[in-house]
Amino acid sequence: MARTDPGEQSRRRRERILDAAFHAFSTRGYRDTAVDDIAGAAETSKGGVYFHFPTKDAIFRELMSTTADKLVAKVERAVALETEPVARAEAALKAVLGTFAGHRTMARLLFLDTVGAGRVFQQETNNLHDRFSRLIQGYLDDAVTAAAIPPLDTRITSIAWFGALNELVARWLLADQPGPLEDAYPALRAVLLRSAGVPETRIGAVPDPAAGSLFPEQPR
Amino acid sequence: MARTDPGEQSRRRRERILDAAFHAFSTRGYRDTAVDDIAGAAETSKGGVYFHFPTKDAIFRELMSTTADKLVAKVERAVALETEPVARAEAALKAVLGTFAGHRTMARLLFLDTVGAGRVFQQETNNLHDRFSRLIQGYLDDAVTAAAIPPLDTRITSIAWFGALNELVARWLLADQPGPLEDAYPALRAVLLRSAGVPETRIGAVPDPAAGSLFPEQPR
DNA sequence: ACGAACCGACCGACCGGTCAGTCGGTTCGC
DNA sequence: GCGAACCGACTGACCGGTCGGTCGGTTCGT
Repeated sequence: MARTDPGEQSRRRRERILDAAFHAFSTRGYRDTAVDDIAGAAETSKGGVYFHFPTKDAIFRELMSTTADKLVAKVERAVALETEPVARAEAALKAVLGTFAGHRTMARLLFLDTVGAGRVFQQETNNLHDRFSRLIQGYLDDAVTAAAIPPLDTRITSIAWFGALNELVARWLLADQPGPLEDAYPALRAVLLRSAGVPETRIGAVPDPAAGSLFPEQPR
Repeated sequence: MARTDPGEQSRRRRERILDAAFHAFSTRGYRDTAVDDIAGAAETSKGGVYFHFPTKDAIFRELMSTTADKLVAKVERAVALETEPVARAEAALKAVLGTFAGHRTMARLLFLDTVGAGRVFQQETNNLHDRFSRLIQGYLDDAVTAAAIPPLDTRITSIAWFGALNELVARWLLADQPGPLEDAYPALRAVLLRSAGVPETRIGAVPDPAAGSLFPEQPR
């Protein structure tokens, strides 16, 4: 056996291409990223890229799904630490915001870039959104079962939750000089919990979160 | 005087191009629509298109802004008919859902297509979202002032509202065989009003809306 | 009343550039 | 010396924007 097992070098190169593509896609978007750009950033050539991947799409798809996997795993790990339904929801929310706050690029890829692609990818995006909103729906259903919240339309509510989260992250990504994403947590938490009918006493907390430092007012 | 005043013909042609572009952009997306496609659909030529518009961008921008104008105007008209803050919010929500329900293409252009464009348009989208969420924020602020809802972070809440609405419409647009969009109104209304702290008594209404006909469960 | 001059609207061939994907050839590890 | 890994010139398709030119109508000079 060699010091580096066969294909190890190759695997590493493949990873470098993936990393380069991730960075390129999440900063310039899918369509504005040329395969040559990826090759250059990965210090290889176009031919090298096409040795490891059949098409440009394939690279994108792989990135999307593995990135989503990582995020879902992170959320599930955080949720598993709690038992009480509302606390689980809070943990999930915190995990997502925390992850995005630390990895802006990940957020870009999952929530903005997706969109810069074409017809084909709308399906991909759709699946991603569906996946997340069903994850949320599951937690909401549990909460209803546990009588932590009143019975409600968990489908619509989960879509609303995901949409709210998505929009918040998107605005943070596009803001000129965004504050820390976590600053939005208390307010978002309150909004979402209230929307699901969590009793006001359980929400508690102050309504005023130092008045919107996340999106500082900017004069027109 | 001629029967048709001069320029009238020209104006009509310009309108045809705009219509064709609207349809093309909202079905195939910005990048997948060639100027030749627009010209063809408008029964003119590429040169004809470029006589009326300086660039492809310009067509898109004009469509975006006039479409948004129409929607905002419709909302404001609906809102003006009510005086009580919560009723105003309900009217706005109903107006938006109703409009989209009747004009899927409009929804596509404003909420999905936007996104199929490039770097430049992200700014455009950003402005659009900002415009709508500030519209919402205004109503929320009024409601707080009128003490119809407790004081809360209206910025975050308005973003959440817009995001929820946006996501719901997007899912409806992308669903294989969507039910009527209005079916989601009761549930969405309840979720949003609750999220803003509207008292449960004011929301009233049944929690069960014939169990999600909007997104019928489909087997994998 | 009539042709010359003019003009706005429109046409479509063409240019310049981009880019995904291909392929014949080279290098390197074993 | 053999095959996996890699290189980069090249192909073919696409597309936004340009431009010389056409044509039906209106105006003007006489």
